Amino acid sequence: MDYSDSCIVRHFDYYCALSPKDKKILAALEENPIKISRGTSLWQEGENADEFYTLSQGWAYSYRYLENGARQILEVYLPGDILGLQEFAFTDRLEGVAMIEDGIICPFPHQRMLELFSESLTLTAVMFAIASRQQALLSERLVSVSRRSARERLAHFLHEIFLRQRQTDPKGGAKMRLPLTQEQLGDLLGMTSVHVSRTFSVLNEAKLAYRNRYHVTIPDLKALAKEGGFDERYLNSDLTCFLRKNPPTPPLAKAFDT
Amino acid sequence: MDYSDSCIVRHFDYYCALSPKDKKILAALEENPIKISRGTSLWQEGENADEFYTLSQGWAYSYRYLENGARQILEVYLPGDILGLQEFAFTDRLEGVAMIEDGIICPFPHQRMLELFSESLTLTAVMFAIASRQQALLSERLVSVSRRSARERLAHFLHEIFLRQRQTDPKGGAKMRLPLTQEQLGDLLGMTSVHVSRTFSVLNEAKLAYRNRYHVTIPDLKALAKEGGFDERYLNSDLTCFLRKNPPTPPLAKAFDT
DNA sequence: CGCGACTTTGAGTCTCATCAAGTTCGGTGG
DNA sequence: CCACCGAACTTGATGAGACTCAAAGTCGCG
Repeated sequence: MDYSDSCIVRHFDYYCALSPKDKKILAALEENPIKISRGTSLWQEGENADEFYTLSQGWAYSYRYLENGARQILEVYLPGDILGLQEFAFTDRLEGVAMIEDGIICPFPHQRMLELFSESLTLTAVMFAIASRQQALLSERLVSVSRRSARERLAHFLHEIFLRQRQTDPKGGAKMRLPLTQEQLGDLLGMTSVHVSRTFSVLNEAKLAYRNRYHVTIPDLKALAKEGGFDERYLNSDLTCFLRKNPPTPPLAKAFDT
Repeated sequence: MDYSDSCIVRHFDYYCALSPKDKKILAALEENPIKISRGTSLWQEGENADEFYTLSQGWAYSYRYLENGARQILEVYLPGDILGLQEFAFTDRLEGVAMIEDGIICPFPHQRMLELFSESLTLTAVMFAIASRQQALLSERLVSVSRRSARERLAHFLHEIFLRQRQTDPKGGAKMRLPLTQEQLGDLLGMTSVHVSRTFSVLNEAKLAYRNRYHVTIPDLKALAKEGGFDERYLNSDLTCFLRKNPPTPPLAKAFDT
């Protein structure tokens, strides 16, 4: 049993070699899958926080509403991510979380995280690494929103999401799925949906990205990176300094091993 | 030996009751204090990351520079904080860190963190909680920079830093120290130093905050909170759901105990 | 076929950036 | 003790990028 059908096991395994025992512990987090449909919120700001969720299928996002009704989307989550980690140290939710599309989530209680800490040093370190990576994503978003123009911001985000999708699901091609509305993109990147539309037009004219419905084609990734001032280092987390990592095993190499 | 002179022990003890053993482990992180003067950078973006530092004295900040020369300050650190946590999962520094004023820092190697994980479940949870709180600070900053006006942003930050100082050093008074230049404030809040100056004038006229050199007087905290849309929940991390917390022990009560 | 969600386009406005000149104040050396 | 220097701050004029409001266009889906 290799649990490679489990999204979260694949995700964690990316950080370092997991023992069968570790994989079993992880897979156990996904014991209670729940179907959930697009637009549904898992929880809202202010509710009691006592569970985490693994995200098995579908995209989700976390958000905050302000007094004036404005919304800020804080993070976009892809399958394999853990939802609710940000509230580890809080009794109440600081942020709401909602589904971008239909998906499957698996709840597990906060307490379970402590059990995990006591059962496996490796998983503890990986969990910490995942939190650290999430913070890196957030920092980069802050830099974008604070210091980059609308064009740069959008270009930068498209690049980020392109790489993140490739990391968990490495199929090639210049075309990617992007199931966010322009309103959601605006709330994520700190601009209005109207300006998102205009900015896509500009990127389109500059031949940097073509959006069509919920798909984006990126003809020249290098050019897009330049436009957005993109430096991928913040996506390449790595625990090799602490723990032994999986040797890179392309599908073919694996065949030779056995 | 209660280690209460150690800033980091006080800081961690805030989260939950630490055993003497835990305190000893923590205090050991501060074995190698180093004096460091204002303006000095501990490290720069891109350098190899193999150490954390505890900040014993003085304020510090982390920052990123962009291609165009702009700087974004990501976080301000106060005594008791841990520097470099954000790079737990990375081999290289993603951000630079520099001292705002003269201070004392204590380096310890990354590997030490893993030892800590295996030595104490409580400290593991607290370390995770601290990372979680840092992310909460960052999220709130993102919301500010993205969705609040310059006035609101500055008011919000003044309130935040006021409370953070009170949490580790609970002396009363409407006056607080704020050893940041307006240029640094601008780089933190995503505006120009010129606009910081104008915004202080506005807050001044509105009788919300008076800045004088490196001190700020806040005559009416409630009014400032309203101006900045401030909700302090994101500062009140809490591990009681997992771990037993210190019962509140005002100095007098302590005397009765013994 | 037509409804609703999403997107595009246009015109006018506002917040904040930029550039530039001047002011304050603490520290330093004569 | 005073003059001066530089860092930090203030103030003014002008302009750009993004917002707001409004209306029209596109497309999937019932």
